[in-house]
Amino acid sequence: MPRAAGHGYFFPFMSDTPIDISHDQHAVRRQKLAEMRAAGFDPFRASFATTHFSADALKLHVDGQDNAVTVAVAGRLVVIRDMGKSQFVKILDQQGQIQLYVKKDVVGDEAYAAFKKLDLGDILGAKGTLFKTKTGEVTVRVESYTLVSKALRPLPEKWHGLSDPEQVYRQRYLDLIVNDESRKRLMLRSRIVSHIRRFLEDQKFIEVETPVLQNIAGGAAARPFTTHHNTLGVDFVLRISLELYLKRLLVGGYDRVFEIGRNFRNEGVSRRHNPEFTMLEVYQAYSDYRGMMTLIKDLLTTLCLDVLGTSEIKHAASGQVINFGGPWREVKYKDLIRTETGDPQWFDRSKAEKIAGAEKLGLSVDPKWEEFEITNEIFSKRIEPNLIQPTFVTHLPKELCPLAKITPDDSTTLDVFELCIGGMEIAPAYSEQNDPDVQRAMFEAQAGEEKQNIDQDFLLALEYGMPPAGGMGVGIDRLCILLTGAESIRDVILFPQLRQRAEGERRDDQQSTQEASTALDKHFNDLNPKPAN
RNA sequence: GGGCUGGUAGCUCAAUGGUAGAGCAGUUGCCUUUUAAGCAAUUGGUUCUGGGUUCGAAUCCCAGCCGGCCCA
Repeated sequence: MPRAAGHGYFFPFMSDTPIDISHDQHAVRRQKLAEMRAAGFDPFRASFATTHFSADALKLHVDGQDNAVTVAVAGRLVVIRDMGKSQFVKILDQQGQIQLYVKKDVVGDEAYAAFKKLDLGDILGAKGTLFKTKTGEVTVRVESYTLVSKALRPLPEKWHGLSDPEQVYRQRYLDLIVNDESRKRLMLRSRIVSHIRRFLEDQKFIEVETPVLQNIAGGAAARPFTTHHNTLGVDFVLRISLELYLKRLLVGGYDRVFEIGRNFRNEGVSRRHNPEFTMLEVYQAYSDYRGMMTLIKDLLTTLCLDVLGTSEIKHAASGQVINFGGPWREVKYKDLIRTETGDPQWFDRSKAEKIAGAEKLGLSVDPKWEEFEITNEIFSKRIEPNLIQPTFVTHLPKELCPLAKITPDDSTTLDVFELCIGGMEIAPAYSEQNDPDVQRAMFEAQAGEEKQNIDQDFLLALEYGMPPAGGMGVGIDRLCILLTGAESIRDVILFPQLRQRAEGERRDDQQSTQEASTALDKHFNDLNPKPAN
């Protein structure tokens, strides 16, 4: 390999004149890779036997007993502090960072020279003993190490991390490596989902999986995605809700069921909406919407304590502290509307009067709207955003949901609640409608002209008899926004939906990788044929 | 879909119509307990893409692509 004296990486690329590639981090790393391969070293290992993750290993050190415990850890090299004949480096694994101290006279001259050629981003495994440095950081005194995966691309900057939101979402793996906050936030999501599963299983709920591909998208009002099955020759829609299949299971004798699953809605993308989002739906036979109040309150209070260690969280948008620990407010939908409009007779007013009332509150009203839609606009624009503390809004108007039971003493409302926290709807719950005739009538009233969208098979199931039940849906993404203090749904979804990048742009990237790989490797291998194994 | 706003070195950001810069990363030296390690030297640019205005464009105008915020 020709090199100019006193300089680093030069490459005789298609020419006899050496070309300086020392500025091209990708090329420099490709060349190091080629050198390793030529020397018979495989920098992409099949495995490495670790004994501990970083944080678990750090706990093993006992003060005053340096070098008493031996550990083997592995992770990505994220910090290098080179001091000549020794260096401090840090590696990152699932639990966080751990510092390694690599000393020339411990690992030996050859291994030390190789260590100096490692790059930020490389993944290595190391074995050594735990000690505490002068500055008090528990560190692994490395006795041996192995490069287990070579990184060919440089990491983003170590201090500011990755801040371009587009790159954060498109290359989430980089965000997770360099932005500690993102790593912790998204791990918290995993712990939230895990807690929910344990909590429900402890109460004898059964987790099930129901179809994503459906003939009719039922259980909610939303535009579905459509897709096509080739051999059956039929179109399917992707589910917009889990409800109707879970209720079929109530009919089938699964008395307590839940599913944590993806729903798909073919609607806008915003800070609060991703085309695919995760819902928990729970159904409990012989319970009702009041039973669901107890369930969700227990679930959320234990969840907060388990994953956050507190029952109080700061709500950034309002500056308030949300308290999950105390009693939760319960208020009727109609009372909230009467208070907000200042009109005790609101529900007796004509449509024209309701329009005038809504406009007085600064809302714009579409004249095509039904009366309940005008009222609900007041709820969602003027009331819901101010419900910061946990609030059960009960007895919503019957037009808002066809799947719940009518309130016994008020035929205009439903035995339901909507739990609002932090100005968001977190969980709606119903006393589930189990009368097949009433259910059919409510479906037909809602469907209007589109009777073909009624799920007849679901109605058939109800005719076999569904036990009375309480049911509830919990928007997992919104719950995560709330508990992690995220500003956008995109911050709690690992890979949020983004528009495809332009065709040409992607091709350029792929080409540059391929060209660099084949050209550099080929050239180097020509000069240094791989030793036969 | 509409309004506002952004895209500059691998990353984070400067450069307000007149020679495209800095920090980190990279490269080359020095340094055997560092903490954004330090010291010295140094490389690196299709300023998102395509048009236009201008003696001259990262900067102004138009169109497009991809984001962000607000609204529907």
